[in-house]
Amino acid sequence: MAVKEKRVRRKPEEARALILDAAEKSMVADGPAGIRLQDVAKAAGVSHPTILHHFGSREGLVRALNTRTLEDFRAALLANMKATTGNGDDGIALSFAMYRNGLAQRMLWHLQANEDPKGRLDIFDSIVDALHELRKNFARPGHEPDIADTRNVVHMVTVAALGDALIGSRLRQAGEKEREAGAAFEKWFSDLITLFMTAKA
Amino acid sequence: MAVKEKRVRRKPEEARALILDAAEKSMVADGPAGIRLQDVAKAAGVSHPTILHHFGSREGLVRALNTRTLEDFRAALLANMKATTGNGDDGIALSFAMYRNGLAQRMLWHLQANEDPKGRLDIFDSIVDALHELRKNFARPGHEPDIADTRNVVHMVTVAALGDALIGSRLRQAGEKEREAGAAFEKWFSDLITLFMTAKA
DNA sequence: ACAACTACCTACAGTATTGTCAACAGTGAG
DNA sequence: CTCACTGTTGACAATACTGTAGGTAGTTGT
Repeated sequence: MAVKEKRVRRKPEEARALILDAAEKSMVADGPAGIRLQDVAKAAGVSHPTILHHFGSREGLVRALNTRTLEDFRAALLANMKATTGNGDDGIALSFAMYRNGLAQRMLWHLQANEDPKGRLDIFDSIVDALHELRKNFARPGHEPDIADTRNVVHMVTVAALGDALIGSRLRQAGEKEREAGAAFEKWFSDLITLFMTAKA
Repeated sequence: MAVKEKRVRRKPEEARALILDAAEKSMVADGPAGIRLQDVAKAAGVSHPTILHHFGSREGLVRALNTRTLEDFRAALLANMKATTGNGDDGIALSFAMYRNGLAQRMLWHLQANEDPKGRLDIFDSIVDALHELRKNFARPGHEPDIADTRNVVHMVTVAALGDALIGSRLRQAGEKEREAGAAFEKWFSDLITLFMTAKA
């Protein structure tokens, strides 16, 4: 017969993180509507009332999930900006990399849940500003680069990286290894932007 | 007191389409997991057993929804290719336009539901081929354009159009009118590709 | 050691959701 | 007109899901 497990008692933050990790998988796979407390509980190794204890309600869990998604997104963006030294190449690669692990899907749900469109816009504004400063350094003397171009580049990189994270692997050729084919596209994309930047410098 | 409505009797295809239209809204908003027969029934103006009569089960409804999504997607792509005369500009605009009305979200769910990655790949192969023929016509004499470039362009346009359909409006500046800002980006994007194409011709 | 605190659990209640059934009612063929 | 066919429905059954209640058991501070 089964030996009775000693009951574990975690620190609240630990338990919350454990549960959020499990819930995140449901979220990415099926969206917020697909989250079942029983399923999440089983995946996290707790009973479902424990989830309610920590998050108050199913709704509270979903809210916490979306909050963490936004935090992850901001963190990924900031890390991205810090790591980008200036040559541009790594900025593209990082933009594509940051969406891995379902962050693309999660952000989609976050945006759908929060009709309020502000808070994330200023992040993009600051990215545009930072990139524009970089462009000024590479511009030919006496030539001011167009801010609209900078904005469009950031917009393009953002939507392309998101789109690639979501469906990129489905578009690659049958025989290709995902890893290499993805990297090849990123390289090509990066070169394209370099081409554009120098042409417009 | 409420007058008793005369019971309507539709043709099967008509009823199915009516129900699918209603279910599609739930699908786009909340994903397949968010579909509730009662909700769909109310939205479609039928009782929920009617849905089961036509689709067998909830699962059957979702399958029918995904099937129709793929059909819509193929139709949109084909219409897109036919309408593209050759200058390239309209191809971009159409690529962005075809994802409107939630087709982007729906395709995402379709892909997630169908692990099988083939059937859609050949569509893209034929698009790549078609575009490559076009490129050959504009190449300088004796110069063969690189097929990898063509593939990458198609890949980029596809992921960018999808990404823009999903989150584009959230990235635009606060004051901008969605319609115009979107069109401006499409124009800029189109010019970028033209720039690249001529540089590589 | 013990007392307060609270993370955790089992059992249960109430509601929501899918699916079944039998009957009803348009529709078209003969 | 009559009848077979089937789209449609309300009522019901079975299950799934969220949330509550009350008690158990680690942990921490005194």
